[in-house]
Amino acid sequence: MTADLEESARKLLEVVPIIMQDIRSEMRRRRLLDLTVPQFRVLAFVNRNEGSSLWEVASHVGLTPPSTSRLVDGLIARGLMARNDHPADRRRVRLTVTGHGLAILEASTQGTVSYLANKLSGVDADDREAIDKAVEALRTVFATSTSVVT
Amino acid sequence: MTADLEESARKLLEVVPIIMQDIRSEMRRRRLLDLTVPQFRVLAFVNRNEGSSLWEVASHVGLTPPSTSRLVDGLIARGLMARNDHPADRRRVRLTVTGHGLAILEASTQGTVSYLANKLSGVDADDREAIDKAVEALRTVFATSTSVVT
DNA sequence: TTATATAGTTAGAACATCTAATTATTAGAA
DNA sequence: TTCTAATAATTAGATGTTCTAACTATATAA
Repeated sequence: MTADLEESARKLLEVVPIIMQDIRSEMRRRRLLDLTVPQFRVLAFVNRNEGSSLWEVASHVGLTPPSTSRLVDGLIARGLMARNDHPADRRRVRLTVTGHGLAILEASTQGTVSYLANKLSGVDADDREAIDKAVEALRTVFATSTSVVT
Repeated sequence: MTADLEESARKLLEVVPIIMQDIRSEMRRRRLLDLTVPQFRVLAFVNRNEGSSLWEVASHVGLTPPSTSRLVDGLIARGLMARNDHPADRRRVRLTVTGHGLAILEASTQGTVSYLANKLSGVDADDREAIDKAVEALRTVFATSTSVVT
């Protein structure tokens, strides 16, 4: 039983980096929008979580707060995000995505999604269903786990 | 129909980086073996493809040849890989994994696999099956695609 | 009110990756 | 055959990402 579990894990460990690399390459290929994967993830997270603190963002993307701070600096410098004071706690920061940031995020998402959708179009219905189900299951398993490395 | 495809792609795009980040964090956490994800992938690939050329490795991991060359330098300096002449084509290089490299690779794989297996143990049998099937399908879709970015 | 904890940034170092240029070798065409 | 073009790999230099450690500012609690 355990052997089977490990076999699943082994294959997952093989495939995930390949897909990730493919996504990364695709994002790099379309230079127009020019977002790295972490930048993209930060934008997407803050967009879904308006007013996030830096620490929340760092936790989600799995970077340290200083790294995240710099990354955010870059996005702010490009006008994609804004950093404001938190009304209740002045140590804290409220991060938001600007209109321009949202436009870039959506264009970037759409481009990458189209690319992936095109890949998935070569998969038969049965496997597609399995992929949807697997993605859902994997999300619940991994979603909560991401934390800052110390 | 296309909308559905895109929805699958969108969720894949959300989950894959999360899993990847989790794997990365886990590998970093166990410092003992001290392999980055690309280093790990190079070792694993060369182990499965004894005598690969640099270009083949670069294609697989999705790095440029110069980057791959440097990465390999590091692995060789640590005694994990060896670089030899190709008998037929002297421009080419024959990369191999040393005994020590194999030991490190296996220990690193085992550690990460155990970690992932542990995560997967929280998934019910039905979803586990979907994951296995999905991983298989995704591998065939993405396996051939990885190429050097230019 | 002082000590401690929390949120975030700055500073500096290490590393990874890229592009461009270089060297060596092979394959193909004149 | 000999010259040219293509291929394989590396070197050099620049850029960017991420880390750890130290610092500032604010909040909480003794």
